[in-house]
Amino acid sequence: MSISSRFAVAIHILALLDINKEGRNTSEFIAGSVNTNPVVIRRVIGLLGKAGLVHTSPGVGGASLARLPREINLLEVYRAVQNDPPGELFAAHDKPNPKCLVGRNIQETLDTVFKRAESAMENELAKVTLDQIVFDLVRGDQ
Amino acid sequence: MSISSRFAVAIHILALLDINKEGRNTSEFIAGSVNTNPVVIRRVIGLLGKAGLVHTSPGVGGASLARLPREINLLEVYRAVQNDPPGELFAAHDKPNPKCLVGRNIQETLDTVFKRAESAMENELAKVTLDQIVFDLVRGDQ
DNA sequence: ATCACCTGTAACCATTGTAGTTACAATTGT
DNA sequence: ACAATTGTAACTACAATGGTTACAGGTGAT
Ligand code: FES
Ligand code: FES
Repeated sequence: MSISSRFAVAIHILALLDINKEGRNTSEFIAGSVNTNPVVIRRVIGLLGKAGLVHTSPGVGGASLARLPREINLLEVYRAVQNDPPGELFAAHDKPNPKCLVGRNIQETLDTVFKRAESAMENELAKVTLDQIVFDLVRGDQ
Repeated sequence: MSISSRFAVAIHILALLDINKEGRNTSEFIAGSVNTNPVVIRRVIGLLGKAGLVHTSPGVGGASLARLPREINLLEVYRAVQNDPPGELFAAHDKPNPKCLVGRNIQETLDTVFKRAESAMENELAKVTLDQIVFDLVRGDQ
């Protein structure tokens, strides 16, 4: 299955926080932009907050970036909103038969390959920073 | 969420077909090795068959590789058993608000980044062939 | 021809992750 | 006090997954 759209939504939110940094970005306002429910936004922002990427103001309302856009890369965002722990992009089939030559060794063999593939993907995400996203976004609008 | 364990199972099956190429590899025999239900195996083998990676013998029973292990790489296996079409590893959030600067352009911007990350992962899979897997498997058993 | 064995596939189930929604306590500025 | 907003719990609907039973149809052996 696909990687959760929380990731896309998270990037959307962060980009919006940067672009609209003058305004007050309440979950309802953001929800209007993303076109979803405010609670969905608050959930994602909660994850981003735990990861130290955004600050929120309970009571007063609104969220803001906790770092410069240049210092936030997509791998951090990915990790923040991803439920599965790192190294488990590919599911292993559990309890292979230890009496079987393949079963005894497949896990370790696959682990190496899977980790390599996963890292390759993550490295690409790590290369991209939020300010590049925003730049691309604004440029695309002209 | 993780990528389906069908991928891991498929690799397991293919490795077994190569290693046990003398014997008759029925779905029941393979299921014993993988430690799952024969129907699960037949389902995966069905997908591998459609992709031209294995041959099966209805009636008589058993499956075998349709190509040399050296000529099967893991990307082909991945594609064979993956339900989601290529280019959709990352889910986009649909219907972003076109009245919003971010919403208008986020899809295209993300698409570029996501495709790059997905390709990086797939390139790693493409580098690995079945005979490398089998080699690693057998070596690990000693 | 019958028989045992196997594949291919449909049908069903339980489990899980996801996204949307309602509801509400707690927080904060006015 | 009051209005607005966050953080969270609870519930729903939905889709993918993996396991399971069942069975029609193919194939070789006797
Ligand atoms: S245990 Fe996975 S194939 Fe033998
Ligand atoms: S943030 Fe996704 S549409 Fe404005």
